[in-house]
Amino acid sequence: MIGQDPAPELPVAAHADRGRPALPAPRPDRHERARHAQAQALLEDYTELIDDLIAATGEARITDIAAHLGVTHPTATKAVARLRREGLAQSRPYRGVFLTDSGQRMAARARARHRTVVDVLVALGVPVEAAESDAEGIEHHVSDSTLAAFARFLDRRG
Amino acid sequence: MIGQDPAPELPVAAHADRGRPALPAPRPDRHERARHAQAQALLEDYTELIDDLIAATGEARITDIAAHLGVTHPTATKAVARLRREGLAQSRPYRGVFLTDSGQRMAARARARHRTVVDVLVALGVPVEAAESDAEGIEHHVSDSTLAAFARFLDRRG
DNA sequence: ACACGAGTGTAGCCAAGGCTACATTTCACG
DNA sequence: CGTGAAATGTAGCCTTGGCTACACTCGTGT
Repeated sequence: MIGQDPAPELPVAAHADRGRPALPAPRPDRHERARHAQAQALLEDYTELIDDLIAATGEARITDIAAHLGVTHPTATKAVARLRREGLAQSRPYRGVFLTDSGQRMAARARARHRTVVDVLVALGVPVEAAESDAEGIEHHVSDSTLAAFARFLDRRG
Repeated sequence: MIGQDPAPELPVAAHADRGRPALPAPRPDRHERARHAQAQALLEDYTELIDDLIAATGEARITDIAAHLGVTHPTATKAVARLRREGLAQSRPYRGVFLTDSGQRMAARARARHRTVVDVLVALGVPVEAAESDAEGIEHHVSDSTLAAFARFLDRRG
């Protein structure tokens, strides 16, 4: 600490030279949250996709997973290994991938979030194709608070 | 190519068992775009912050950069090395970091995008703190098309 | 019934982006 | 004007998530 600052919540550069814009206080937590969300993103993408594949075709095969996500099959295999480690999926060699209860819950949440984000973007006038594409990245950074606001907004609009 | 498919744009599982939901066609490009955006995110975060620091205090020091982004200083040093490699920043040992023209353009675009995203979120009813926090992750996945729609929406609202 | 092609697994490489530990340089202050 | 604390640089490690190359299984079709 640096003595008794009379207004400790002031921006860091409140005393900066006149004419210079004030620098916002450091908010490292915001970036840390974003990094954490990004680390979760892969899990959400895979669980959601696996759930879709099982619903549509009865099984989730490594090759199909890889094709949908635009990665090679060893990458998909490695990711499934991580899903297993985290208790989200089960699999036996050459027998496809299945979700645990926990994995299915994650998939359901991810899908709901995705749909809401797409709907909001479209409601704001974003072309559908761009909305779907951007949502793929955006959805992982939408907090519960923001998601709730989105839902209220869509509701309000009918 | 695989022969003359009479309806090549049909969803992959259009012939799936009745009662099963149709699986959307694979869209690997969407995920590839999201991954690419994520790879750009670090550059945007750093250029924007460095620009802010220089505007507010006249210089961008490694320690301040690290503090604002919530990383240790060697991590910030390594990132600045990457900025230099990509022609976005210049720096000399112990002398702070500065942006090239290219870096300043990236910073300007990043800041504008950030502001627009926050404004839209707030307009939709997201609490300011959550809006700022989520925007940190969302902004990197907002395409030009979506950004334009956001701007029109804000404009329309006055 | 088996051979071969498609699907899957495995090994090992790479780059990115975190970290800790330690070395070096600056510069403000006594 | 010298020195010690703070700032910066550097080395080296770890994990993640890509990739290619190669080995193995499965099951389909003749």
